Amino acid sequence: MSDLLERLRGRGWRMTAQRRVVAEVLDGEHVHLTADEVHARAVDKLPEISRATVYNTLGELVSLGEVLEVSTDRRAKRYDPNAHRPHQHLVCARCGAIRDVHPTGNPLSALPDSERFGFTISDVEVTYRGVCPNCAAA
Amino acid sequence: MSDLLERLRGRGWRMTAQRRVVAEVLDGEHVHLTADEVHARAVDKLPEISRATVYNTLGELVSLGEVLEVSTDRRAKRYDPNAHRPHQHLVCARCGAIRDVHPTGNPLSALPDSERFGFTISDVEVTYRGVCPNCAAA
DNA sequence: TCCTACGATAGACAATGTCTAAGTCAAGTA
DNA sequence: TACTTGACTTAGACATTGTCTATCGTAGGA
Ligand SMILES: [Mn+2]
Ligand SMILES: [Mn+2]
Ligand SMILES: [Zn+2]
Ligand SMILES: [Zn+2]
Repeated sequence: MSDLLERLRGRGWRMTAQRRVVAEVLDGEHVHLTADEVHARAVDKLPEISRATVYNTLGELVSLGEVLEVSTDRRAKRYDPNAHRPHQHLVCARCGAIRDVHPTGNPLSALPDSERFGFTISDVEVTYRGVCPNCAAA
Repeated sequence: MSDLLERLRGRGWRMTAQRRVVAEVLDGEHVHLTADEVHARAVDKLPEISRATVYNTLGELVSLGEVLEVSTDRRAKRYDPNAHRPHQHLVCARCGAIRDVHPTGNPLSALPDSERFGFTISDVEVTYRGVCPNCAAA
């Protein structure tokens, strides 16, 4: 993620303090923050950053393929900087914890032609739901 | 779906015109309506029915396991009366059309123990995305 | 027929996200 | 370095979807 800023500059991005801070917040493993969580952490580093800018920047990062949108529930979208290694998500139904997981095989191959109804399929999203060890213990 | 009302009466439901109308609207194949779409169709049959009642009734039907909630996009939830035959969804990225599909095998078996991180997994949701034949032709 | 608890209603409220108009500034140019 | 300009940021209005509350109505039993 640290070379992200370089890549963005190469794509003609004007480099601002706001964009730098949003990129910093999204750095790390298993990060799946909502826009408002990103905003809250960004404010710690740059108090005057606005909500609109966080939304705008996240949207641009998604368009550029640097960040993925994840919708594991009907609440806020989450933003996933792990855009380069394909994966699926495992979600705790009690506490909402999210883990990246890597199923075997290609989930697309489970859908036979007779079940494709002439669609040209380009993507599959899989969400596993259950109870995490923490919540099971409590 | 026509014996739904009988089942509900058996569960102690007070039978009202509003509940009957909501159940009627949800009858059919490949029905994936939003709450407001259900409301609009219900109003055709019972003009004074309120939005709150439609939301309440849909929520109850979901609790009873008679209807499933489907979230194929970040817009409104959709309500699926096909709750008795397990299936997944195939969604057109252009027009939003939704088809029920039946993948082969159990999607859970694609997730090895080493990728379960101690979770007790109870459910998997799979959404296939692509372009439907109509949109591809246009 | 009467009672009453359960259901229906209107509208306020909440959460999330989008849009607009006006002000600010990054970065290219001289 | 100073100037210029269009891209960027901002505050807040607005939109959509859904929930909650207080009040009214009625299904169904006594
Ligand atoms: Mn992830
Ligand atoms: Mn369905
Ligand atoms: Zn948990
Ligand atoms: Zn289509």
